[in-house]
Amino acid sequence: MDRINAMRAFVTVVSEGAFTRAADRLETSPQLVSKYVSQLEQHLGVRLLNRTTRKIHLTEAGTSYHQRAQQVLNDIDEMESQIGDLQTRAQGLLRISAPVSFAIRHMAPLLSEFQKAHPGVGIDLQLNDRKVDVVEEGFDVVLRIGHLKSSSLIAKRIAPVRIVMCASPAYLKQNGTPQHPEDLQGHRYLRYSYIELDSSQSLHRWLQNNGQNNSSGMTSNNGDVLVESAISGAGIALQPTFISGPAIKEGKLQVILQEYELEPMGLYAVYAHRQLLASKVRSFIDFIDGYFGDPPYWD
Amino acid sequence: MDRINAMRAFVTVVSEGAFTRAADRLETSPQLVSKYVSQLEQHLGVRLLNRTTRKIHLTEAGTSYHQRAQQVLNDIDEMESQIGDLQTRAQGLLRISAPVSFAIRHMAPLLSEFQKAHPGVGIDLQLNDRKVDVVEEGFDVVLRIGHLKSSSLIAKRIAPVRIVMCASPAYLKQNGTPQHPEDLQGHRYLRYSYIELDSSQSLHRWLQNNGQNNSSGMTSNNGDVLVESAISGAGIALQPTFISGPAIKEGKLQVILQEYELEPMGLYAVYAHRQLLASKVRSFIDFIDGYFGDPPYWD
DNA sequence: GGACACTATCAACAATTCATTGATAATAAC
DNA sequence: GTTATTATCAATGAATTGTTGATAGTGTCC
Repeated sequence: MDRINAMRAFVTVVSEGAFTRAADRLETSPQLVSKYVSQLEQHLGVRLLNRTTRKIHLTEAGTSYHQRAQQVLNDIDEMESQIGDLQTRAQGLLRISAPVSFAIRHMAPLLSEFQKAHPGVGIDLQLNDRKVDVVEEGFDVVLRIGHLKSSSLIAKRIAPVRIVMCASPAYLKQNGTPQHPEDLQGHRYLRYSYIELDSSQSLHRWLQNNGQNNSSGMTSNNGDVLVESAISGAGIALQPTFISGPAIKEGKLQVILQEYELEPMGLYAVYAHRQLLASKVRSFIDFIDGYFGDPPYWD
Repeated sequence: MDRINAMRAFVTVVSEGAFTRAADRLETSPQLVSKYVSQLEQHLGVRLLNRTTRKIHLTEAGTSYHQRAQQVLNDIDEMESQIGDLQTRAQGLLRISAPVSFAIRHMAPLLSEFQKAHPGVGIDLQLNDRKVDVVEEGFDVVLRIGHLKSSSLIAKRIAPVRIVMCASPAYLKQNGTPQHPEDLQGHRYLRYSYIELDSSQSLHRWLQNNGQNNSSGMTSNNGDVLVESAISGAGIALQPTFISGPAIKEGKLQVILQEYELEPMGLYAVYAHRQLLASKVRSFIDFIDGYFGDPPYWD
């Protein structure tokens, strides 16, 4: 027996004063209402209503139960409609994790526009380059760069991420422009600590051999620093175009070994479930998807 | 789906932090708990928990729902246990209707003893000789004298009620003692307005003919008055022995036409239902049943 | 006062839902 | 890399649900 329905039936019978009218209002048959009330009485072990075929009268137990049951039903209704509101109008706090360099350069206008479109949504943006656990750390969405291995999570590809090698024209003039990965030998490499590379690619093979023990170059876990260093002639950086793009456009950096370019990675929005998504999350996913254009505006 | 069970499952999962432990505590299978929570989510249209195989995390909607759901469950539990108490310990207000003359003479000690045995029960005793509607007027028990025709109500026979004709020895000396119903002709009849008589009886036939238009005697709707009148020699009264008994024992009244005595009626306790009786009612019925003895102490 | 309409409930059936079992994918610990 | 644990899925038989038609009680209207 669904006690909530039974309670609702009982309360309706009391307020309507008759089983038939209660059944009308609940859009069921009088038989069912009668059965519900009987079952409720059986469950409680007390008669709630004294009834003839014409009149209904509450017993003492019924009176006491009625009040409280009505309160409980109100609470439930309110509770559910509140959940419903939370669902239809996007609202609440949206907790996002994003890669540091990407967020610094490209998240601010997006979030500002998103909040203009969804005033009820507050945003908590956490910048992080390490691997973040969506559920464990309570994020609604995690933006991540790389090739995603399958898991129980949903990963929606938001934008392609091209990783290019580049250096300042001055540096290349002084040290020569590599035409082949093997020419990289002896160059100063500006290494990014967290980069995930697909080992099937030739560019990677060199990096594995020479990049790892990068005695002559520098290493950082922040791409901006590396790109800025490259711009000032510190060496060769392997960084995504969403960082190096403007500098390349302005001629401050020059792309090298373009024909050996790494297979494009992606910017992914990772979230927990496809179904029953809170609408703040769904709205955000919809919003960010396509926001950067294809190809993205930084390329 | 029983939403209450589903809510309980959800709340337990949250408080236990795992489906398996929740299942243990609820004494069901983890599968069922999982299903309940899923159904609840489906019903609400929101994800309540983000879950991997290892960790559980509340969503925002889940957090909001959890609090309120717990409150609702507490309310329900409290409500039901209160009803249960009301049921096991007899308590509450017991509303009784009883015939005027009977109640005046015989109810006081009974009620006093009953309340001593059941301190939690308050009593509202309404004296009334008209036909009272148990459910309509909200009585728990109606004591009624007569032959009960079947209805949806339960009528438990509490004691036999003998109706006897009697008059004072002085009256009989002066007017003669009737030996046969036909001898009643010409006597002064002290008529009771509400008496219900079975028309198959010879005594009744006379009353129908002679009693109805009772020009020479008197009529009252109160048996005590009639009996007192009979004692003081006003005529012949047809009244139950629970009124006339003591006067008869003391010789103030003399029974006549004993061989034509009306078939004994009964004192009935009428109540609405046999099952799911509030225990204050059941206790009272049990208490009054047998209280007057068989034959009753007034005979 | 008797036919009538209305009401609550009962009984029985078909459709649905339920709880259980075993299997599976994902994850953490060893 | 293997094992153990966890949540969920899938399939099955069992229990429950809501429906239908029937029945008894109860006012009402001529």
